[in-house]
Amino acid sequence: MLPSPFTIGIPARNCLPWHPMARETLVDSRKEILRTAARLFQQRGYDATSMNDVAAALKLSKGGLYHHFQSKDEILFEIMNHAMELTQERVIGPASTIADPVERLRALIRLHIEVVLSPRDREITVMLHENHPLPPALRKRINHRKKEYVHFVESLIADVQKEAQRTRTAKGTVSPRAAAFALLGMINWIYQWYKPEGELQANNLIPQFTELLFGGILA
Amino acid sequence: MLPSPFTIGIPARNCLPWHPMARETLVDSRKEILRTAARLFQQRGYDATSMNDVAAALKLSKGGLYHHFQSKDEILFEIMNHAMELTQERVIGPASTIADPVERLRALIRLHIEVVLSPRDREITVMLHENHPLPPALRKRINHRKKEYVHFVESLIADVQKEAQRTRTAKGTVSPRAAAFALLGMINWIYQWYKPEGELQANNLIPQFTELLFGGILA
DNA sequence: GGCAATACCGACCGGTCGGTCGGTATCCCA
DNA sequence: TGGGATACCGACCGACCGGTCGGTATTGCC
Repeated sequence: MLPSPFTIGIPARNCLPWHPMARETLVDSRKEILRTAARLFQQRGYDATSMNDVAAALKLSKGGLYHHFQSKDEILFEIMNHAMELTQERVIGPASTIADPVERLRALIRLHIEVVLSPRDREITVMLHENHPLPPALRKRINHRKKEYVHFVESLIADVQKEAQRTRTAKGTVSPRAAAFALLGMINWIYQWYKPEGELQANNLIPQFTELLFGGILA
Repeated sequence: MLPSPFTIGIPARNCLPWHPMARETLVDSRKEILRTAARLFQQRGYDATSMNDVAAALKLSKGGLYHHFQSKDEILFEIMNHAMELTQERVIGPASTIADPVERLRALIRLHIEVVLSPRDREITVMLHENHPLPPALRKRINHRKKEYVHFVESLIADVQKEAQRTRTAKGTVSPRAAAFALLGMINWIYQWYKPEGELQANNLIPQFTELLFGGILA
């Protein structure tokens, strides 16, 4: 991961002799703040959540909060960055280890849905919803990683279509790019309607969306 | 359409002898304000757009703007309400006139994509993105209309599957509800990535998404 | 114990927000 | 020509925003 523009700018801390304990608690505090902030941002929206709200939820004063982060933007950026790392290590990584393209795509769909629905990882939903508030320079970095993910999905779909055309007599006329956007759309939109107590739950959703996509790209 | 809670509350205007000219210009002013506000809300986000911004874009003072609307919330609600009316008359209405289920669903997909991509109708994108800021009572009314639309799509998909099972030997194992959410997701997500100058344009997108969905629900 | 560095508080700042209000120019109809 | 409604302005309000800062406990190392 590239160094964040914020952690670069942070005081002289990084250059001083290393104090293991202090460093760990600092990192832990930052992580906990990010978790709480992500929860609030997802519930009330980024703009509607004040730094006071975040501080209060952590039983902290606003000044104390600013000891750990330089700005509200930094918090949002770190949340989104963390969300991209989560997709990397929980979706792309595990899926990449599977050799068979069909099973790889099946795994990707399942893992991606699980990450979006995971009640622990609010960062993902924040990243999906709050792109306006980020300053352009930071938004570019996030968008760059998003595009990489789209390309990954696109080429994966292309692999599946190629293999299907080789082994079976499948046509597969839908372009991988359109199919990738469609797949990401149907998954990334879930947070807009999903209710855990609803009739359509994760264990139904995953096979249904999987079947729908495979039917679509191999038709 | 039910009367808005805002137009009910507006002064004595409605109860007085009718002045056709005045009434028309009033309605026109409101429409023009809503159009401009929707454009700004879509570009910068609702929270990040101030009433001053809206007024300035209309070459109006903030006080002048508040002559036409009682609150920022009212403007957002009317935008979303208008968006739902647009979907009613430009998607549901035209699609409903088609007898054959397959052609009806094809039309719905095409019309819905066209509405989402229409550069004129920013209201749709605002409605898709800005649900947090609305006060709960108003949000409920919008969500109710959204759910009606989901049910419409769901039963339309069910019709197509039934007909396909009757005439051909199609399985159609994906549940209409999951397929409806998938379809709405892939279409409603378009605004997040679509660039008019991009390689994937509306005239490509419509047949590709159509084929993908039909392949999925009839597989 | 002494000494940094850390963690945190709470008062405070300039600015902007949504919204109000008294006044005025304009227009339509009688 | 007068009068009432409409359209609009611009100064203004209290609240709250993101962010700062000087000061103070607390902590871990020598």
